[in-house]
Amino acid sequence: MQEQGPSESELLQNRREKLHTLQQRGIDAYGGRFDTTHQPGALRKEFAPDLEVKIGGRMTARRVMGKAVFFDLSDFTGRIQCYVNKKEIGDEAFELLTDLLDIGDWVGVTGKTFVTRTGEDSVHTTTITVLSKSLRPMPDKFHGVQDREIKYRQRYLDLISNERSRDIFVTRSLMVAEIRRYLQDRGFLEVETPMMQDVPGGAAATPFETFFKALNQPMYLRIAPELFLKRLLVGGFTKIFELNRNFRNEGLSRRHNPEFTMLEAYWAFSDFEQMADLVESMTCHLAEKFCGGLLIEHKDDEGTVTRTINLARPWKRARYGDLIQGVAGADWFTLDTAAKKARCKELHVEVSEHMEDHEVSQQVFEKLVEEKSFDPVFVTHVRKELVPLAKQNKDDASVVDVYELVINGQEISPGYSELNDPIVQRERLEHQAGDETQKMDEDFLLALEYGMPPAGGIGIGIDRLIMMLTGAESIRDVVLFPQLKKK
RNA sequence: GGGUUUGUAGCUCAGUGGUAGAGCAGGAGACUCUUAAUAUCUUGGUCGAGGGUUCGACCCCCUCCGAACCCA
Repeated sequence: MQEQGPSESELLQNRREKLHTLQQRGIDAYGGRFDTTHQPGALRKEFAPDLEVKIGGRMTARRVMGKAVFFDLSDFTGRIQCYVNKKEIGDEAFELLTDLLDIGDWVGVTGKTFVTRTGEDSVHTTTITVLSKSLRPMPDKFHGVQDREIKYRQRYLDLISNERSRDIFVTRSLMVAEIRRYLQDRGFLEVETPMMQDVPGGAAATPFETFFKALNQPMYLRIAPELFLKRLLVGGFTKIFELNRNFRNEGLSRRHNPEFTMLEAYWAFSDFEQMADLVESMTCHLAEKFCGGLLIEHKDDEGTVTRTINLARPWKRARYGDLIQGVAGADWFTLDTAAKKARCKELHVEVSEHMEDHEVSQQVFEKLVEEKSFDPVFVTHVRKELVPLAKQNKDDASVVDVYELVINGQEISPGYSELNDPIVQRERLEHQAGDETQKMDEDFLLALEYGMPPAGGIGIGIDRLIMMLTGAESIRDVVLFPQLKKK
């Protein structure tokens, strides 16, 4: 990461020499507290002329024109232009700006707001304070960092130079805050449960293993908080949520990061249908508040709309079996496994020989339904073997009372009528299907025996939700520091 | 794990089997309303790493290290 060709050290040397000159003149190049009145972008939003202001930011552009200089100060809120006139500010400060500061340095200014002749809201600068000298050259001022590897490994350079990236992460933060507020306003209590667990339960996934020396025992990073949140239902915490990281020791892809953010919420005396309503209304609330409405446009780099997601309510609800029959034929479920696999070949769905019957159906679902569903659809009546922690349907014992919400071609949220019968729960965990095996957590089953109220529960994959709402193509574009292989 | 693409100046990108190019950034000096400021001059490279083929390799071949996309 630190290859220094001769030319780079020349660039570095330049900046170090300027730093040296600053220090010789008794100027602190790494200043301290600087009480600002505004943030750069915020000042621009609430701009009024003739305000005395004090702002700090990174100098991201400088246009020197003889005895006048324009420069931009930026931070995550945006940028504001500053104007300096040599006669007004004095030779020393002018020279500081033109000869000793570089693009990339953190700078504080005081001055009075005004509008330039060309109509740009600006700060007529009267003093300049060095806040931090940057010793490295900035990325291309126009294109920003394009190299994916640099964007992810040195995210700060991406954030400095790409407004689009900055916007996504600001929006993500605001959305997460809004989700918390939305749930709190409806009586949900935010809780924190263990991320280090001795039985990694609540989902079917490979955990990360670690070791706790003091207790001389292995521990696992959680793959889901579910079983602890249910213990809290037993404890009388009847409306709760947790919004934090889960860890799954599986592959990296455009839609998978080993640590990802999950919202789980539980609502006693509710059911999966009411939880579906909650997710639907909350998602629409976010879209209306941050995306300008319920039509979400995804664009490519040229700004051409590549996909439009329509979140208009009510969202479609459809049975798992019906959706599969819709793409694979009405007779699909009358076929034996071999015939199903033959049908898959016709449909250009790849299946492997060792797949069990329900896995073949699931494959058809993923390839022909899930990946092609962009507008929201709640998939209901899912086979019970796939979902051991949900209540069985009263009319059809082979399915469970759950939804799987698909938007943007991805599963974004499951919701259950939570299974609260301790005896049935034990049986269901003992008779799980195929790979979807969850660990038996005796302590959880013990808690259930004390009585868990009937409840609706949801999970929402926050990263995928943010992708859907911001139009990000990859999970790496909504996770600040995605996992990459060590270089 | 497999396939495809990819790695060239600090950044954004060209490039040809015959000793490496542009724009921006950087340096010099000019310029008092610019905004991808402008115009002039200019520094800067182990072409991801290591092997091989060749009189000669950034280019062709092999191995390795990253990254992106697709598949498992």
